[in-house]
Amino acid sequence: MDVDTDENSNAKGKEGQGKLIMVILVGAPGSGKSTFCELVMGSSSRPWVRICQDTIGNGKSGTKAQCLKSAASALNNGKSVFVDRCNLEIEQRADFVKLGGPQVDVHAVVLDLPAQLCISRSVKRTGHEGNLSGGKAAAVVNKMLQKIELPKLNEGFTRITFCHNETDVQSAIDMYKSLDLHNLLPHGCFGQKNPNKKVQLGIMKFLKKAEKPSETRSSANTVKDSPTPQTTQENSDSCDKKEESACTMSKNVDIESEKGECPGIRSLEDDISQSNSPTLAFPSISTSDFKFSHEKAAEIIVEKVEEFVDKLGNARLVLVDLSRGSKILSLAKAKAAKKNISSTKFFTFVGDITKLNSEGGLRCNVIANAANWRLKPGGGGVNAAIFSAAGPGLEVATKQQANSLQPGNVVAVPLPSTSPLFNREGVTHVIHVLGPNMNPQRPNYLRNDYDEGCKLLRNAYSSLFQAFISIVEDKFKSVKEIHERLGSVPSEPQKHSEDSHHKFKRENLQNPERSKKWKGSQDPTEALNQNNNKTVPKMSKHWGSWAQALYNTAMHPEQHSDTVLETSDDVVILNDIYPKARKHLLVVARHEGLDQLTDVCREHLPLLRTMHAVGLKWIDKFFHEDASLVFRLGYHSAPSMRQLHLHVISQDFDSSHLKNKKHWNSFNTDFFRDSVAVMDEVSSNGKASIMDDESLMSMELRCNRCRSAHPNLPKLKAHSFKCQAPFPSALLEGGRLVTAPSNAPLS
DNA sequence: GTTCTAGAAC
DNA sequence: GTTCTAGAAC
Repeated sequence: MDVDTDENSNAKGKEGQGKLIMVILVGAPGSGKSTFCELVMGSSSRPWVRICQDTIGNGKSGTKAQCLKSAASALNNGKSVFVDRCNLEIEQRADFVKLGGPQVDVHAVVLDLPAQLCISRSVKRTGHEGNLSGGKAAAVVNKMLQKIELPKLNEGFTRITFCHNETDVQSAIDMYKSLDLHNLLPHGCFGQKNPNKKVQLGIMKFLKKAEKPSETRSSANTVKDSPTPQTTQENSDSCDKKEESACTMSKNVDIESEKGECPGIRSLEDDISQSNSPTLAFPSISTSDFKFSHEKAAEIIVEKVEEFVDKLGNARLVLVDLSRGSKILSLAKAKAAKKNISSTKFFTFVGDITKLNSEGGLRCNVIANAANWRLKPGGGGVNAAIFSAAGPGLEVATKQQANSLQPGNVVAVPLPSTSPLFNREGVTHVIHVLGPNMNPQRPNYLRNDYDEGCKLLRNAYSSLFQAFISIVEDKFKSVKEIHERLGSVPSEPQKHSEDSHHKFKRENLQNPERSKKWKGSQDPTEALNQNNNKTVPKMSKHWGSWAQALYNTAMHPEQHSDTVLETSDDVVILNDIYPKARKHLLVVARHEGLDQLTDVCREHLPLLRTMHAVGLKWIDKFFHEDASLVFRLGYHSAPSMRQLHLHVISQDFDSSHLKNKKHWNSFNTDFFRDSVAVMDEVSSNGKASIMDDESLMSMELRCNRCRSAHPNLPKLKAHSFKCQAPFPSALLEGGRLVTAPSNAPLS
């Protein structure tokens, strides 16, 4: 037979009375289509048939006609069908879609995984030839992906599921696995990027149902109905185990282990479900990676809770920890009970702080993050989890508030409405907290100085709780009132997410000293300057000592004659000391206060033109040495080095200093702003647009000429060295690329 | 074992 | 920005 049939299907035969499903997989080679089918068919009670064009021809390459015939016949026999071929174009899918009808739901599952992942899998699969290079597989995958037409419902699909990463794929597999003969999936488009993330929410909600189709969640015991985060992760590949974990859920609620020890707390179960109360969920600060004494930390937590408990109104504080046997939770609980702190105001909870609502039924509008001083993602623990769950928007929003944080301080960040944490969990704010550090391996090590440590931890919790109360209070105050108190008038309609900014402004006016807590080490006045008040200087980024080299050179070129190639009143020109290509110059502006592109406004247009012209002059010089060079001039959206500088860089990227993805992507994604475009924008809008989303730096590596994707930098460089494809048309337009006069047209 | 990436420190 | 390096990926 030319099709794979799963074992269960034979036994059930045609008896299924429910509707059939035909899933048309859409994805490049290596995207995991066959694996998807195998995993679903391996443990599905619905009879499936997989129709694969690669194997249908019994050794020879199969045809679409063969696949169509087999699909029709399988459906006739009462089997649901996977169409396992690339199906990247509408035309390729159309004939299969036609097999649908009143008895057959036609679904698409789009495996839109990163090209480089598909490439590396394809290479592996054909690896026996030894020298089938990544480049060759890349060429195949890239060629196919260039033609992709993402499926739409109007092609005739009743449901489309988009998967962009392994997690999405696993979710979709679990979803299809869970289908028996009679249940079906909701119709519609799920998981598509761009339109907005609410579609994703649809998937998340459905997944919950699919896991436990027979259960309905009542608001009174939501906590008991949800699986524990731990067991969900461990058993994500098995529906049966998930059901099991759901049954053991009651252990998840920390209060459960309190039976008998703390009778007063029994009323908590009801309270937890009161989702209307503003709630701050916070991890224990400093006790994990910063190795702060649990005993002392618990003491401080409860002391600060007690101090703030009367100011909470109907709001609640929840200490969260991932592990059930958490020492800090039991310590804090015991101490709170001793002080008779109401369990409706403060309680502990075991769960993943990024999934409290979806998996624990605990709705928290504000969560605290145990941040690092750089306010950056990563590093593991709560910080990594929160940044990851919140998506790149959190980092961008955080940057708008502060660039770093001092121990004992916090910074409150409104979450963008596009963040999955906002959509799925109902979190409106993340408050970053930096606690004292007792770990010699981490920055700001306190050498066991617990006097200082306790002081900082008290500050941290005071600031945290105060920031939370400010956010809650803000909800009940009109923006207008706040502005009246500020003595300013809102210049544009206010969004909810901006509320807290204004609150902080007000707090700062009342108590400037406290602003240190909001803004880390930054000058309190900077916090005031952040928003719409254009009359005061805007907040500037903090530049590390290593980032001052260009600034120093620009201010005192005479002291750097060894590196400076040319000086004028407006600019200095120097070779980049770590050139990322054969020719790589920097044209540095000499204006004080012009740190980077975001500081540029219309008054700087003449300077920008001068910088560009000087760049062109030097390019012309280089053409006398090598007329085959091609140049691009532009600015980094968010430079690492202080002082506005224009990169003049040859497009060979042939340099031993170009070592990592960030290097490549900083010159080959939208992060790089072409000088000509910058001048146009400043001329017409008065400012240049910047693209400094972190995700640009981690984008897949693509050739700057043929746009092919490559699994890693060395492979890209090897390819780039020989790629002679013409440059993309977008670069050829508007003078973005500069070639020697004799060398045109480009090739 | 080697290659490569990515985070911490500066 | 780079260097160093742990550990992931191959």
